[in-house]
Formats: sequence, C-alpha cells, structure tokens
Amino acid sequence: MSQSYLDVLNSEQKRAVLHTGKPLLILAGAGSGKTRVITTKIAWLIREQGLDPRSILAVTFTNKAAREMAERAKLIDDRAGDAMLRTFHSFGAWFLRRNGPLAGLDSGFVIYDDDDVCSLLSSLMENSTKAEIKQIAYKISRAKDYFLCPNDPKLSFIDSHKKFHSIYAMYEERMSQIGNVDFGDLIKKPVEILRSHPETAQRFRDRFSAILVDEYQDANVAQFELLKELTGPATYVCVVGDDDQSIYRFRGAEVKNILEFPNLFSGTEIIRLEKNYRSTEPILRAASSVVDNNQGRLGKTLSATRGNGKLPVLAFLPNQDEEAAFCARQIEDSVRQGRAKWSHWAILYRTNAQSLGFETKFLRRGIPYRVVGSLKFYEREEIKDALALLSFLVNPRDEVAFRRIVNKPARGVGPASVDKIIEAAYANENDLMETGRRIDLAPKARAGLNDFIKLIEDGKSLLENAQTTDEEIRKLQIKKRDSNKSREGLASGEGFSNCVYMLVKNSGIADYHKMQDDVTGNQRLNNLQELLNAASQYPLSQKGLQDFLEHIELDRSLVNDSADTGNVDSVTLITFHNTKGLEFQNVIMTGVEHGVFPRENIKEDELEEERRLFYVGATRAMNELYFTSCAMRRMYGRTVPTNPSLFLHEVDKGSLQITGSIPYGFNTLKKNAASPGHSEIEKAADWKRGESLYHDDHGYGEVIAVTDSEEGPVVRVHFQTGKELHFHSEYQGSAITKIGRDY
DNA sequence: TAGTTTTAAGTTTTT
DNA sequence: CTTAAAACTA
Repeated sequence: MSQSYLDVLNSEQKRAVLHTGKPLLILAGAGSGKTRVITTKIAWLIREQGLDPRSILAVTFTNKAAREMAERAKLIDDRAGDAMLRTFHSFGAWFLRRNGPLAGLDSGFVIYDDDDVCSLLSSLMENSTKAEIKQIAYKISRAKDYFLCPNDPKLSFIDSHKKFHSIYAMYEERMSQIGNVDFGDLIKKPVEILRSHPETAQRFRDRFSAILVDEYQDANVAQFELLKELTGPATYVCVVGDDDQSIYRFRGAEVKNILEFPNLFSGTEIIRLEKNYRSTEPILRAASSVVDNNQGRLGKTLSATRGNGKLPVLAFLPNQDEEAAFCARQIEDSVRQGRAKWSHWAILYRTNAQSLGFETKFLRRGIPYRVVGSLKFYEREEIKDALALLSFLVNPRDEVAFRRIVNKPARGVGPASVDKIIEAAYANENDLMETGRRIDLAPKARAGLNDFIKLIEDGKSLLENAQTTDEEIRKLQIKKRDSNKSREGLASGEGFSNCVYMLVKNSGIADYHKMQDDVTGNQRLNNLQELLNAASQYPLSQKGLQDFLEHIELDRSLVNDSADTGNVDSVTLITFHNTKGLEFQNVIMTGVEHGVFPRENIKEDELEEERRLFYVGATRAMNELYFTSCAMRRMYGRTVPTNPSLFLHEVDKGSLQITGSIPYGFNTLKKNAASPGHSEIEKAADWKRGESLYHDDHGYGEVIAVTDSEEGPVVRVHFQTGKELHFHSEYQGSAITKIGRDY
C-alpha cells in the first residue's frame, strides 16, 4: 500500500528505482520516463531507505529542470523538498560561498557573465578587436570546462599559442585580485578546494549519501571531476542520460563521460529505459531515422508504447512569411476545432533570431505566445547598469562594474581618470573606493568621483542600518508585486527593492535612461521598474543583495517567468536547445533548411551534434509533428534561395506526409522503393568508388561509397587522417580536387 | 570629451 | 535588417 507510487512504473523503471549499492548508469531514451524515475527514486530513498532528505544531492543542468524535479518529487513525498536539488552551477556557487575562503576567495564574490568577462579581458588586451576578445573568452571558458589551468600542458588542446596561455594566466591573476568568479570557476574551484583540503572533502562525502545526476550526457570534464570528488566509498551514485541527446559539445560537454562511466566507477550497473511513453510511432520512427545516420553512438531501440498516430507533416513553403502563416494556420485551426489549446503547441527554431517573424505574425493574428529564453532582459544596457551598481556595492574591488558605472551618467570622470584610479588601486589591495577617496585628480574629475563615492556610501549605509527582521522578510516574500508602471519615473518599493530604487534613482541612471526613452521611445524605464519588482522579494541586507545578484546570474529566466502570469494558455516559441527535457502535444520544427539547420560549413562531428538536436526536437512531440522548409529566406536583410536540410533527405519518407511544392531534386520516394544500380548513381555523381581526391582542409582521401540522397548523389570519403566525410557531388571543384584525371 | 552620425560587420546553441 | 565600431561635430 505504502508503495503504490511504485506501481505506475514499468519493470525496468522499477528496477532503476529500487537499485542500491554499486553505481548506477541509467541509459534513458527520449520520453522513457526518466524524470519520473529520478523523482521516484528520491522519494524512495527517503521513505524506504530512511535517508535524511538533506543527504541527497540531485543535480540538473537547467533551473527549469531543477524546479520541475523538486515539484514532482514533493508530490510523491513532501520531505523531498528538503533534498538538495540544484544545477551544477548553483551547487558550485553554494559551495564557494561557504568554502571559497579556503582558496583565497572572499565569500562576497560576484559572478561575472560572458559580457563582464569580455570587459575584463579588454582591459588586459589593449589593442584587440571585440571579436578577438570574444574568441579568447570562449577559449578560457572551454579550458575551465576541461579543468585546465594556464600552466597545464594539455592547454594546447584548446589553443597552442603561447599568447593564449599568458592571457589566460593574466586573466586568472586579475580575477583573483578582483575577488570575483566566472561560470567556469563555479565548477573548477570547488574541485580544486576539495582536492587540496581532504578534511573538507571528507565532510562533503559524509554529508551526501546519495548523488543523482540528470542529463549526464551533457556533463563536461570539470563537472565529472566534481562528481568524483564528492563521491566517497559509501556514496551512492546514479547518473541518467542519453547519448543521442548530447547537444552541448560546444560548451565542453563530453559524451565520453557517459560512454566511459562504467570504467571510471567500478562495478557500475547499467539499466536501459527503452520504452517511449510520449510520442506516437511515426514520430519516433521519423526522429530515429535521422539520428541513425550518426556513427559514434551506443545505439538503442526505442519502442513506441502509444502505437500508431498521425504521420508527421513536411511542408515546403515559399518563404519565411508563409512559414509563419502556415504555423499560425495549423494552430488556429486546431484551437478553433477544439482539438487543442494554445499551450499544446510549440514552435521550434535553430537560432533565437528566427523567433521574430513568428512574434510579429502571431501578434497580428491575436495568437497568444511566450518566447522562452531569448528575452535578454539581463543583457539590456539599463539592467546591466543597475546590476553593476549593486555588484560594486558588494565588492569594491569589482573593476568591471566600476568602469561601467563610475561615469554614467557623465560625471566628468573620463577614461584617463578611470585608468589612473584602477592602476593606483593595485597598490591598495585593489580597493577602488579607498583609492578613489585619496587619489589626486583634476578638479572636474574629483568632483564627479566624490558624487559617485557618496552614492555608493549612501547605498551601503542603507543596507547596513536597515536590517530586516525575519518576520518582515516573510511578509515581503508573500507580498505580490505591484505593477504600477509610470512614465514619470520609477515607483519605489519596500525593503531591499527600495534600496535598489534609491541607488538607481540617485545615481542618475534612471533619469539618464528616461531621457533616452523620450528620444527613442524605448521601454528602458519600465525594464528598470521590472528589476525593482524582482528585487522586492529579497530582504534588505547584505545577504539579500548577494542572493539577488546570484539568482540573476544563475537563472536568467527569473523575471521573465514571474512576469509570465504563471500557466497562461499560450503557444511556446523556443530554440531546439531549450526544449531539452520538455514535451508538447504538437511541435512544429521550423527552418529545416540547409545552412540554417544544420548550419553551413560544419565538420562531421558538428553535423552529428546537429542531428542529435534534430532528434531532441522531434522527440518532444506527443501527437503531431511538423517540419517546415522554405525556398527563400531573408538573411542579413537580403532574400536568398535555400535548399531543404540534409536531415529531410535522411528522414524516413514512409513516416512522412509531404505538402507544398516539392523542391527540384527532392526525392520523395520511400527508402525501399528506390534501388537504382550503383553504376548509375556513380555516373550521375561523376564519382566512382575507389577514386582518389584531395581536399583543401582534410588532405588526401578515397571515395568509399556513392549513395543516392535525392538532392543529388552523396559521395562518402575516407581521408588519410582517419576521418570520414560525405559531400554532395555537385560540391566538387571548390575545395575538392580529383586526382589522376584532367578536366 | 561627449554625444551624434556614418559606415561596416555579422547569426549558432547556454549555465 | 539590426547592431557595433569608427569617424565626425559642437
């Protein structure tokens, strides 16, 4: 009776939940109920194994997933709410707040986002372009993903130039002087601390008796190291993942982690979840037929428990306006006929920029929608300005924040003065406030800096003197946000929100942006108001400020979600990447065109990642799946002709219904129906098996197969480097040269 | 030096 | 077409 929550599980799921002792690797296909298994497992560990909820650590990759997991686990057993459910990064931040001092990191650190990292780098690399700086920032971030320090010989794996090594070293030096951290540090530093402080490591191994990791296929090397450091002989480890859904390689995710897990955790038991409960059979078949073209995969056979259903639709459309109209039509029809609600639909696209066309179309036709992720609220200038003020309040060594706001609005403190102050601060423990008070400056700059110092001091004293009581904090958290937007100025709030209000107002940033609003008609003042509303949930204290900043850095969807009146009935606009872990009744995969998805000029391994992305997108659908492919697309303001995606050539035509005007050369025949003779394809391709060639990028190679792929034949080439690539035959002549033949 | 106008450049994907 | 960098003027 007490175990009735286990009855809804199939035998494999149940086996995974009841498993104990040795490490467990769950290979969970799309839609196989892996969240159910993890949440049930958490509840089971508490109920039947008698684990203290606080001794359970469950790690996910996104905040959304963490929230959902917490919610679902609590439904099964309320005590699960006390388990530690976090993203890797938020766990790292939590760890460093407590143990950072062991590595010389003040616990009042602020987390730098990519933008902040770039501004710090630009002060280190005086005459570099923004693109170069971004490149370096990317590489430093990758280095940390792979747990590589500036002096690690393996760093040449990222970039072999000495220049990079020295910039990385300088960056680390400067960062530790400032006392802040970047995203990579949130994982890397905890590992370093655990390794150099065995007694701390022991404490954590004693504290967590079970560690569960979701989406393990997207863990990077540093995250794997962190997992290893937290795991003692008595720690139960359970990781869940699907190699076919690994889509974050560009961010350092290593599929190797999942493939080699059994070797690195001895005695690992593997359980496969291969029953798909989400999608109908044709949807699953279409998705699988594409990812089957990948070479490096474990391979699995997902079975569709839901049985047959509507065939996925492939719609060929003239251009992206028609594409948006097509989507609108499908959605409107289904809602008008009562077959679906708005919220049953999701529009998927490869790049955030593609959302715009759908937004304008939906707005005009009155279709309610919400855009997931892309709303770059925290990247807006006015928001970053306000946050920089707050960051500087927490950490007077924050050079990046100082540069950003000391002269905004203009106070007469120009770049020359700013550099002078920062330079001088080196000799003064990098304290910019302290240095600012003493330093000699031109009268105009002096007056401006005094204003700025006064502003920060006022903010500080407001924080320190007005300690909020616990009772007041509770009230603040319960209090609903008031949305009194005003064009005249900001409306003040209460508590911490009021402190932010005072800072933003007195700093002149509010007026500065209000003036800009009047000129450009922007909504910047409203955005600032939105930030104040978000702040109103935090207590007026040093800790409240710190929590607020940390929350914003780690979960950028926050304001967006809370402003989103909960579960309104609306269509979801979302990137393929963002759909991971989600499901929808009906899904439209848009822009399935060559050059868009997959994007152009990519290497074989990147192509495989895009294929997995295709697989992830398609397997989000429960009942209906659509692909749209346009003949023309506007890019950079120009309209250019486009071709169907390679993936549309690969997808099993037997599980597809095609509409619209079929592009020239697109073969709609089902796989088995087309069986032309080899020589014929080879003739058409003008390539033969065994033929040699030279490729500008990959060197010498030999043709190992010529296959028919509808948009002209495809030539598969084995290169001397060991790589295997395929090309459309008409591609020849640009980068490829035939050997032993003349033209 | 601050703020504006002109010109060039550029799109992955995210914690 | 949008955004960022460079050039320009008051």
